[in-house]
Amino acid sequence: MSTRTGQTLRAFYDAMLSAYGPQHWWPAQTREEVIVGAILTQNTAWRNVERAIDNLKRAGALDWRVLADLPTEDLAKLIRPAGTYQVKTRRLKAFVGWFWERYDADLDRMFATPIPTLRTELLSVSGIGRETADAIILYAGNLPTFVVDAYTARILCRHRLIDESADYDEIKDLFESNLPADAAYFNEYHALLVQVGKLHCRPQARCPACPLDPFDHEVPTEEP
DNA sequence: TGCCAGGCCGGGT
DNA sequence: ACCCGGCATGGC
Repeated sequence: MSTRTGQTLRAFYDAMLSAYGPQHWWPAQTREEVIVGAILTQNTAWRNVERAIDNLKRAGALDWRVLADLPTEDLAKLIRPAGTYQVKTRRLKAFVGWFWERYDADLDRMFATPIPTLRTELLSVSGIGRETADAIILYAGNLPTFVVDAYTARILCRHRLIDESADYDEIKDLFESNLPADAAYFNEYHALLVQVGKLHCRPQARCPACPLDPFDHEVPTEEP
């Protein structure tokens, strides 16, 4: 745990936290909302997910029973602003069906499952890939699994902590093998990476050479 | 206007 | 084991 990599990763965290402060993730009120949001945000700007979530809330559909019984067309209409809505309707239905079948739609029971087992189970649901599974486990279950996303890969790559060919599980393992398994820490870490990524690591914003201290190029601004 | 967003799946090599 | 097209709305 006191590897050189671990020190570097902790230094990244400290720098990001000082610069941007706590991100208060996941932006949701309930675990149901986190799970639904995790599916809706796949390859989608969060702003659009908010509209969809808002529609679901006002329809009283953020409820596993309601969601299970809701006709596909109705669900599709509600989540349309989130984009790829037909696909996501199928994915939400797939999750809800599985959740009732496997856990009787009981969140406490689901999150009592050991992390590696739960992750494998979630990955078996069509439409739930690695990032979505990890986001559900970390942000809805408050259990220590590290969430990797496109920003994470880009940022680490630009700072030469990983090779550009590194895949999801390698990157995940880099964090989990070099940091203590702490849900609150993993939570904040991923949220900060997304914040930094949005500001400085978009695909087009070519970052010339940032090998050394990554986070000294822009500064902290108050978040609203 | 075109590119991108807190991915994932299925089919083709 | 990789690689790729499709999915689709809304913002900059």
